[in-house]
Amino acid sequence: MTIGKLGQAAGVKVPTIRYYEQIGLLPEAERSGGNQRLYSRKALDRLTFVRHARELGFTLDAIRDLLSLSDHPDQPCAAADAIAKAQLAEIEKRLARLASLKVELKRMVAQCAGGSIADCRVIEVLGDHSHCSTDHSHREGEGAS
Amino acid sequence: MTIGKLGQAAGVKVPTIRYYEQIGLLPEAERSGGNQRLYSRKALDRLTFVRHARELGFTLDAIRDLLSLSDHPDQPCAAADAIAKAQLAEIEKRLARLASLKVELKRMVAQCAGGSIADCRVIEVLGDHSHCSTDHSHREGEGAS
DNA sequence: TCTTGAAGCTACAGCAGCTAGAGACATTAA
DNA sequence: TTAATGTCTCTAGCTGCTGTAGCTTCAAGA
Repeated sequence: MTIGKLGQAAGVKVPTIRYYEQIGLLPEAERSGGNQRLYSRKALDRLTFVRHARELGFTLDAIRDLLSLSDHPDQPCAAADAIAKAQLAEIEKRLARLASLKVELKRMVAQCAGGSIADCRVIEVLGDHSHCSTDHSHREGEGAS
Repeated sequence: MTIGKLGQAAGVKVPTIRYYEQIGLLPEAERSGGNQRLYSRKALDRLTFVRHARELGFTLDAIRDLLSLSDHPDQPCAAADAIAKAQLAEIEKRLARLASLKVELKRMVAQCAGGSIADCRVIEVLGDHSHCSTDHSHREGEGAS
């Protein structure tokens, strides 16, 4: 299949596929007589994997690791496991943050109920530290509590 | 206060503050005799607002809008409200996606319980379309190259 | 068979949102 | 006074794409 079909099938844009090849995330594709890239089902699987991993929030580097692991399947999977666990922790952090931020945004919307900006708290809510869930303790050297 | 103190107080790195000034997100700071930036409490509030808004997932453009609204507080706050609502919707989408992806990652970790990569499903889980929430239709059975 | 229009090619520029480095000047504590 | 630290400007780099220009190839219709 050509690059356009591959992109449609995997849900990835064509320039992105070429970019992935360029940075070595995908192997160099075979070419047709007219120099066009040709892909196999296997390539589709790999690209689909990449897309899903990106959606999971893996960096391209982590994905590269994962792919190289899958290319050598006779190793213990501790490494893949470690990568996945790290990502899981990362995602749980993000989830918690997003959840609390959603509460703040809802408050913002609720407090901005038709008045003028002078009356509404949108700006203050975001300037206020009291709803600050993340622990940015304002001084680098200081340990987190 | 100088830029370093401001950065510490707001939880924002010094080059980032200068960057924000450069792109017009923060007003140009007053300077000391020695040409160093000096900030007021008001500037700290503004920067804190920016940091929180960034954490909420607002783009710098959205933040710019919000700030310009807050600079003209005699307007109705419908615009701020609209921005906040749009962000809220965006955040709820992200939350939903992250939540379902967390489930997948947990499955990945669970299925990779000490075997070798050949036995574990980390790779397959991410290549599998059956948990695919997004609607990228793709046809099966298109010939491999 | 010819033609046309979509899809492909390479190469490069640009985007957001920072971050890091070089080399010079300012401030501050001892 | 001197040394350390902080700040200055400027420039370049980073990730992960996305878009453009100017060309070639391919598939389908007349």
